[in-house]
Amino acid sequence: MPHTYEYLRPMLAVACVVFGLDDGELKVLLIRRDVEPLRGRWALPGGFVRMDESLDDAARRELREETNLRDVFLEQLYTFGAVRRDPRDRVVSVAYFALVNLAEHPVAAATDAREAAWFPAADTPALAFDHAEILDAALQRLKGKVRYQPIGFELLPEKFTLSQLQRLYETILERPLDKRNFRKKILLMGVLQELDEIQQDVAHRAARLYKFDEGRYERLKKKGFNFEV
Amino acid sequence: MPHTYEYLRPMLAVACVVFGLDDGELKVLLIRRDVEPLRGRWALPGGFVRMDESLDDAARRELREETNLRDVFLEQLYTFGAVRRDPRDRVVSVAYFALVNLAEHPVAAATDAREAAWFPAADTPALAFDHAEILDAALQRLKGKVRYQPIGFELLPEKFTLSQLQRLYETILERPLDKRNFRKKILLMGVLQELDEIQQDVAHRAARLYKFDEGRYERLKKKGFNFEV
DNA sequence: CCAAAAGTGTTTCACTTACACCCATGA
DNA sequence: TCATGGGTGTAAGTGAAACACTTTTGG
Repeated sequence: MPHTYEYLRPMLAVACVVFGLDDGELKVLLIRRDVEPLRGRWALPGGFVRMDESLDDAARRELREETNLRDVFLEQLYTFGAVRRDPRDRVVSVAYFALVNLAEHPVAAATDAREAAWFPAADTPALAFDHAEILDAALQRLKGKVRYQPIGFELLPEKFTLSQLQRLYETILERPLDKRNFRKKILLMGVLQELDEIQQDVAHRAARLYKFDEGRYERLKKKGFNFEV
Repeated sequence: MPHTYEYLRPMLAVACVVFGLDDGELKVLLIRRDVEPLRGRWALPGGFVRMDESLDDAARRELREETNLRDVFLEQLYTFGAVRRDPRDRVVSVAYFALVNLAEHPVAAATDAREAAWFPAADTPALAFDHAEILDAALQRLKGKVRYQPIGFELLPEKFTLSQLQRLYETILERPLDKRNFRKKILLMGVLQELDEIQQDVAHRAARLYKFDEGRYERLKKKGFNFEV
């Protein structure tokens, strides 16, 4: 009977795994806890869900408050609810993963004096609670998903070169891709818009810039097209 | 307020979308609500999470209590947390989807006098709360997942014919498959064990029976094999 | 002997893979 | 002129898709 348990509710939190790409390395954004328990430990940004906001809203709010990020790609990942994952009390955390263009957020400006920093996703300091497990789940999800859904673009600047895009996939998939095959395939898919611009300030031949054509992708998807790298 | 902590806590529930396969039709198990609100409405089995059980445990317990099902394939689906999805109070529901062999559960024996019944997944009565949305998400997930992971077998009896398996995929994917190609592909994968038994009591040539070879699948998976129908 | 489903091979086509060289640019 | 990455085409191989008839069995 619901009434029986009305006085015993788990706490409900969100946790965000924010990925960024830094020169061919996948990074994750962590904050240093400034409250007990585990004060000083690095942890995923997140916090408790308020009664008047949806889970997505809570995730976006926490991201804004703790890392000053907004308008990022955000997707629910999994909900972690083991009984003793938090020493204080029963806490259930809805995990999200986010993708940001790291170039525009080199070090997250910690608003309220909380320390925030990017770490290699594969090599973080010890994390609070079960956050290592959450990070791991996010990595797996990213790896599994990036091939079938054009979410990788969220990690790049709006305008990018084909080599940047290829490096992105090589980084996430952890294997090298053939340059000619990659370019052929991605261009034939028809979801990139070739721009009349080229890279600036490089010490070699400047590459052509492209951007992801959201509209074209949506139209293709409706016709049963499958994005797949 | 019952809690001494600084945050008000939403209620936390689980909801289970239980799929079964009945003669080429995908069905879902619903129970009729016997308490307010929405008493008499059909809904997904589920209930509130207790303080001393994990989310998975809660889902299994509710399934057992409300539908008498146990030992079924169960996987977390998504967490639904819109602010007003329940008229009583703020309730966040962690949704699960389950697959059962319907032949062994023709009508779920409702233990505590609660009415339970199988409905066509694509054509249910009006559901309580946002359960139609949850069902929809589960259908999409099933459809997307069944091709890349051998979960469909959970819907069949332990021993099955290749035609049954093919019908299963045709049902879930909502498109016809070529018989010869299907058999070739699935047999070459090497995850089926051919039995020395044939179908009984059919008014035509009896088909050979197979069963899914879990061990073989696990071994292949370790070697980087990809199940894909 | 008829109805109903089981079972079986081959060809075609598309896509993936492997692979190496010249080009443009700035230092 | 050199170092650096940008940019390009073709051939071989692999896997997917299309396709029709014979076999077995019970009624």
